[in-house]
Amino acid sequence: MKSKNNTRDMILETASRLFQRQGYNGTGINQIIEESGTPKGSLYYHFPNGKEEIAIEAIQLVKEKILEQTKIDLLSANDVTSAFQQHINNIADFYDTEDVTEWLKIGLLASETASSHETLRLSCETAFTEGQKLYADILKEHGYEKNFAQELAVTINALLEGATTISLTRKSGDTLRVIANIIPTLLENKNNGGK
Amino acid sequence: MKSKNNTRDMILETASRLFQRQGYNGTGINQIIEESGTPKGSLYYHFPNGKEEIAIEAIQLVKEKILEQTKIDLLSANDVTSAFQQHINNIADFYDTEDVTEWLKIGLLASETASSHETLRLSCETAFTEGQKLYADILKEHGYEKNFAQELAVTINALLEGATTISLTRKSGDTLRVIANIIPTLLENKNNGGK
DNA sequence: GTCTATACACTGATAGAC
DNA sequence: GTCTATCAGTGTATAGAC
Repeated sequence: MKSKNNTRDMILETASRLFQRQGYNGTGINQIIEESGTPKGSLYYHFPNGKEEIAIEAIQLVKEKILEQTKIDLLSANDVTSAFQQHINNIADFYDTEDVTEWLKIGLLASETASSHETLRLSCETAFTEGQKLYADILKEHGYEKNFAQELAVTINALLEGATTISLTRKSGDTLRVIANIIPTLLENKNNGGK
Repeated sequence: MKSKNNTRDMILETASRLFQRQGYNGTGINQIIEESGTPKGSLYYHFPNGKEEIAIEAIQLVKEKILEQTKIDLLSANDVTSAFQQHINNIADFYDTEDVTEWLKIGLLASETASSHETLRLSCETAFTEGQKLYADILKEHGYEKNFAQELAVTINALLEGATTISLTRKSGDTLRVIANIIPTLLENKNNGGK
């Protein structure tokens, strides 16, 4: 749709990166300006509602990137279990490096803004919901019972969110690799045995 | 040790609450002062290193509260599975209310400071490690194979961290309740079947 | 659409009286 | 140990020239 809007894209790209690494409150407009090379006037021309508006679009951008990569990792697989394991191990690799910029989650923004910026909270909630739906659909396609697939999707979503947080804290993807190792236990049966 | 240090305790208590709800960058010294009723001079007398020092102690305080409650919920149980379920459901209840102050996780502080405040990052890492160790010990006591118990502990830790984040975002403990429901699947066997 | 200068509230922190 | 006044710096945002 938007043909070429280089300045706007540059701002969003820079902002996404900074928000993910430093959070919403830890990232200033001035820093976004400096690192993107955009003058302040241009920023407020493209985003009249300032920081909050930038954050909303940044969340959407990150969400779409994550969903896209998840689809690539999971949709073509014929063995879901090892596909999920591979997916998680792929993410783990990003967390071994000092500066995690390639793959992040929206949990930080979500936690920061949940009680103060309702619109941002809603953006994050939508992102979680869409990720969850993608997982559930894939599991159902592979024969998991509908309700159990739903529960597993919620679980995997939470597992990834938590394990990325801990991997970030430890500066190592090992926590994620343990999670990958547990996946078979979780996906062993296609229903929850009437529980 | 410290007999009565009411001012100091008041600052820490207020700071813990604010840090958990608004994060490190979202909480200002001035707000801590206002809400605790402590003058700025006193704060810097008790915490010469300012905000960072307060945060380190606040993390320790929160960690100890969480560990204590976890022990109460899990140690006396003879059925680990339902004890974990009950534990998680207890936490879930806190997340149904608008203002979550009673039970929080340290993931927010951890994510915010991982790349900028090394000492805070280390405090959070320790907190994660201790929680994990507690889970592992309990599982081993109940007959789970050592390595598998370790993996399950990491998993449950990540699950709780992620599910609390999502519950906070959704302003509902339901995500945590789904996790509680999945626990039996996770704890069904006491080893990982040679995987 | 781009850019600079500036407004002005608020930040963490300190000095020094009490 | 407690409190107030104040600092220098940074925060978001705006006005208005180009």
